[in-house]
Amino acid sequence: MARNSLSPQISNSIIEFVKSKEMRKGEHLPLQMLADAFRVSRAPVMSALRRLEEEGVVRAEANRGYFLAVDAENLGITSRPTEQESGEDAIYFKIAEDRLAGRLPERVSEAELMRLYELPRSRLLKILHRIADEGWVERLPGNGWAFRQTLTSRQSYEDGYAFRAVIEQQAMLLPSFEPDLEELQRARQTQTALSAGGYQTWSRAEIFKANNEFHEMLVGWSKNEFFLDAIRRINRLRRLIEYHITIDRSRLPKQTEEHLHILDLIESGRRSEAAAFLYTHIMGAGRIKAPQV
Amino acid sequence: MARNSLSPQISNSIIEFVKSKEMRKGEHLPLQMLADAFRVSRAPVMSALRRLEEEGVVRAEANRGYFLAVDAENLGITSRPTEQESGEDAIYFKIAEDRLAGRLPERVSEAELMRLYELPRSRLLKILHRIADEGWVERLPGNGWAFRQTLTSRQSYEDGYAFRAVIEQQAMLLPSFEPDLEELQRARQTQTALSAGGYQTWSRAEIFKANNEFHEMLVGWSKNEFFLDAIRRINRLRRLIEYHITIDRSRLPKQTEEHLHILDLIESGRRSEAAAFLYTHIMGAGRIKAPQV
DNA sequence: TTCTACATATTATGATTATAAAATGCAATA
DNA sequence: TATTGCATTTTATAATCATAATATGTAGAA
Repeated sequence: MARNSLSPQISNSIIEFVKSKEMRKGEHLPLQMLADAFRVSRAPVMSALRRLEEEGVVRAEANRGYFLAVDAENLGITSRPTEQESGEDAIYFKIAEDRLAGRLPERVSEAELMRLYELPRSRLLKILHRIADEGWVERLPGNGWAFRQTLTSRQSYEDGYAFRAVIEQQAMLLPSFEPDLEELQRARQTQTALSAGGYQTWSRAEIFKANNEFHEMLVGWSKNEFFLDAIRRINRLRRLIEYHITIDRSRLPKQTEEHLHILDLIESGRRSEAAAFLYTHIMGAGRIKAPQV
Repeated sequence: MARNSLSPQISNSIIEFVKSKEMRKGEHLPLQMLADAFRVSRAPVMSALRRLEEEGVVRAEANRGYFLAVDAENLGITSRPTEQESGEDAIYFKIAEDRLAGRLPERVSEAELMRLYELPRSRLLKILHRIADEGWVERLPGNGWAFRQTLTSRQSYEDGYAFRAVIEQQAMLLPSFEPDLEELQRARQTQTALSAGGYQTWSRAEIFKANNEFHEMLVGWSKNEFFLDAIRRINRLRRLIEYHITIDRSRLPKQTEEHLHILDLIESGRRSEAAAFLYTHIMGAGRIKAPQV
């Protein structure tokens, strides 16, 4: 049997791409450009476009290529989850849940996991390596893998918040820190939308994503990839743990208000104040939202 | 063909183990205790002990097990590099070198790497995943892997130092920070030995290891695994980059002197002073040792 | 010239299998 | 009662192969 095709994912990527570029009906979509954007060869882009043509998103012209058939903004939510990535993610979450619920022992062999989740070894290993990168499982010297405490202990949870608070605050104090004003405006819009009622209607995943993006944006402005990497890594963990905590939506107005305050401080050049405020902002969140373990 | 045996590595681990415990001739070495210590089953420990018996390091008694045949301190450098780990490490370094020298292109397929380094896929993937974890290579969505700038850019190098400086300083300022006085004394001894001439005779690897252990010890005292993880991760990278830089041994006396100063400050409870000094210590090292790229 | 469209080469996956190693249950022994 | 030493079960590796995917060279159209 062969591997799963990339093209469904590429289809989604193309839709996201034209949306983010706000492209209009009739614009040309050169193969190579798309291939470069997604870091693949022209082949999977080609088959993705063929599929999109069937769906009427793009229009093909012989020997001239593909052209957007509608304005990007009118595309709606044409992107569906692909079985590939949803499958992989689903198992990732399943493992996390099973571990948190104690259904998985501290040590398991690869063979056991292959049986449990009905995966071929290569697919399983891909997931396990991702988890290992996030730091909550590790390969044993002999057979099998061992889960670490990271996920289950209350202490780790609080340590994570302390870490985030330090990293983000200090990133902001680096000499290389420089806000991207355009991004800042966009973030302000998002936070305002959230504050103006969005916190009641948005899905948990959307709220969580918006929050993560806000913080990663701030750290990104430090221009130091090590700080950004560290934050990304811990955010992936956070997503996992907090995924199953019911969001206390009553806290969101305060949170977005604080986010907006941080943006204000940055924009008016009061960087050290912003950094200090950011620190307390994060530590406050960690203290309240911590799960009982 | 089957996998490589663990037991050569276990042999080395046993020797390290008895040395670190300063065990004396005749002490018993229970199988299960060793197995637990190394996180493996009794099987590979058993075969390691059999091997060590042939070499006269331990003595076997029928149905009673194995006993140390000499005082641990008299063992000398009985541990040789095992073909397994030296092989894996060697290829890891080779890849790094080849990349730094431009012999490897930014993108390579797995098949290409398998041919180049004559590795089966599983072995290669293990190495690639380790490298990916260190952040200087990543899997492409289609075929192949892409090297990132981390290794080659001067900017990354300096960013790394800024990151280390922040993490270590802040770790020391955490409320949970508490020095282990016994470790502290051992570190003082090491640094004193280094200062008393060791910096001229020790190998580069030994000096580098001592330095890393010093810093990881400090961060470990924060009791926050996220800080420690971050430092470990970046130290692995550092090892790689600085491995090929000739150590400026004339700087070592100053370095060890500063290390001792930090220990003094910690011991006398002047933590924030120690943290501040640590910060400048690291930033100073980064400024001077940076390689030309 | 740029780019597509097709043909061809190359690649990664997954299934299968042999084999040596690791893990483990348990009787025998100190 | 704890621990060894053996026997048995289970596991991970590596090699091979079929297959469907990705990558790429190139003629020819725009």
